[in-house]
Amino acid sequence: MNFPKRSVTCGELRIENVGLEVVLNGWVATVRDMGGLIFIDLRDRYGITQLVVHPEMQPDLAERVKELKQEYVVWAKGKVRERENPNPKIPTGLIEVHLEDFGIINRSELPPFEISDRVDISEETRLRYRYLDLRRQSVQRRFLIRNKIYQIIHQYFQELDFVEIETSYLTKSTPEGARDFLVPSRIHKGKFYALPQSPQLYKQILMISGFDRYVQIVKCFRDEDLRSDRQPEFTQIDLEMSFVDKDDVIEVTEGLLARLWKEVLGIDIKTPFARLSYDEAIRRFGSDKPDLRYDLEIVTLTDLFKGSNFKIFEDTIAIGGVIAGINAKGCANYSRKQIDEISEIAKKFKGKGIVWIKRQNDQIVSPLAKFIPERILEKVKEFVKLEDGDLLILVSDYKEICYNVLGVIREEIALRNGFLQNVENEFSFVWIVDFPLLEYSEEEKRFVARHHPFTAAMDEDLELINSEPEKVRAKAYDIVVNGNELGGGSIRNYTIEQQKRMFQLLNLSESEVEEKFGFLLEALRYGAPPHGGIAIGLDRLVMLLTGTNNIRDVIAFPKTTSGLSLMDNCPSEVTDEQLKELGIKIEKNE
RNA sequence: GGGGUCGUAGCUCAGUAUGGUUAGAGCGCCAGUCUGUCACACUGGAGGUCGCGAGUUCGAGCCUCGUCGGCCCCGCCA
Repeated sequence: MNFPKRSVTCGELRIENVGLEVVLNGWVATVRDMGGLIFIDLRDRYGITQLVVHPEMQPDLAERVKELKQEYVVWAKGKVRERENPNPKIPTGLIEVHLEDFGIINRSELPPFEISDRVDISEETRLRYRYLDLRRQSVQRRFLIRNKIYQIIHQYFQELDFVEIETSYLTKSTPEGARDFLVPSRIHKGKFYALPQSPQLYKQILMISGFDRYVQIVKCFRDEDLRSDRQPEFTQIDLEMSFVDKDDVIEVTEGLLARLWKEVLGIDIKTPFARLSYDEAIRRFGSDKPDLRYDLEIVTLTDLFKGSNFKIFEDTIAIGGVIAGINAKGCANYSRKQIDEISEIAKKFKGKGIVWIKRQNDQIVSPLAKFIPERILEKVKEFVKLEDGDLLILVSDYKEICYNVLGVIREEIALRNGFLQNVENEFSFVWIVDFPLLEYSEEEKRFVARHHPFTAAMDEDLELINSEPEKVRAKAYDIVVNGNELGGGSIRNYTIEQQKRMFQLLNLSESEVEEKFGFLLEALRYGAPPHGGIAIGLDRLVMLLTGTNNIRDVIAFPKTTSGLSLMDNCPSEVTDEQLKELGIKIEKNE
């Protein structure tokens, strides 16, 4: 179908264009028929332009306009005029287009919801009709910012001599880590490709090939349960560099983030970012991704409570556990109910609950008072600087549980006390470094890699590697923003000896290593340079830069929390012919 | 794998505590009136598988069981 093509978009006409003859293409947003005067709002992704028809002077045109309905696609020809009554709310509000002719390019059924930012629509309906949801300005805005972020990333890395290389999406399934999405091979029946959880090994091999500085904006796939910030397919900014140490990777990353914040938000962020060791992050904030926009630090009080004769504390000390607390400033007036709610949080995270000490009217009040000598409570009061009106929340448990519970309580108190109000443009960047190389898996009864099995150990800890492997720290680093893990990386093992030793620590058999990682070990024999890198979560980056905490807001066609796509109804069944070709039989339940 | 919560008109919700006549509201929609609207206004009207399936009951939107789906969380996510 032929139609007059637009000479301008619906967002660009201004007062200086008055008198101009224009053609617009767009969607009908609203028709306001006043009887003797008809207004039509025409919308495209650039904005809204008001068209006017005067039925008295243009009776035929007015008759045809009555046919227009919401979301019809039209062309409209007319002359730009200054408005009698300007609308200061929109950029084109000083002008309107006096309609001379128009045509319907395509009709639309009545949409299930109004294409507008004013209405409140359930996410289920939005995802079912995602094409209409994506027509809304507030939704489009995030994708336009996402686009801008792509451009900045490409430009930044180009300036630094990085090479963009696409790695494979049909890859080898490896053990360790998340579940793989599998793709059956038709040519090799019974064999499977896996969609990559990350291009980790490919980028390391590119270093061995001499590409020196690699970057890729790449999709990654993990077949695990979804969350408000987790999708089965997501995008990473994946980079790797040769002849570098930790500081080089950190510097490149900080430069990227500083530029993004400057160009997208106009915010100058200070580099270099603060760094916290993993151990310190846990002890002071109860998390390896602490939100440092507020203080509210955890204090460890195990030593002070030694000899308290309070059974729960004595038991904790006996098993090598920890007693620690948070001084919730000004919270002494918390009600029984509020304290119970916090105790429930502790239980949800495997804690036994909380005890508390508060200072009110200069009296120390606590359920512990009848068990624990006053001199000890006085010492605790001094140590945590408990002032009048303060509430000290205590947790006593195994070290991991204790700090984890307090970390969650810390966030809860911050939320309840409004520490996170009016912080839209506050960003706190911190590097968490010196992670443990390994952690013990109760389930598998062996050590597993905390980061991944290609991460190098810290040189100064190498002597512990056989005697106390759990104490060995890794050359790994995570970038954390406002309590969100934005990305993580490490310096890798680049000698075959290093890498083999790591596999031994993980208790992987020689044959298993050969089968799964033989190609890597082989490549490491041929002159692998020292190298390391990082992967930054692009979706989370866009979330931060667009101010949403829902990852589905920044992915055009996301899955629901049960992994379904409501628009196109996938996953779906396939034909018997397709299955037969792949040599696959489906076992039906029951 | 587990826990919580929700599902009623095209959309967003009330009604469920204590089962009881014909299931309501706002927005949207349809028709009409209106010359400066821009969340137009006003008058009138249409619109329901109370997610689905069983059960209890004289009677179920409401109670019970199952099931499907949305959201949030725990586990999981090298």
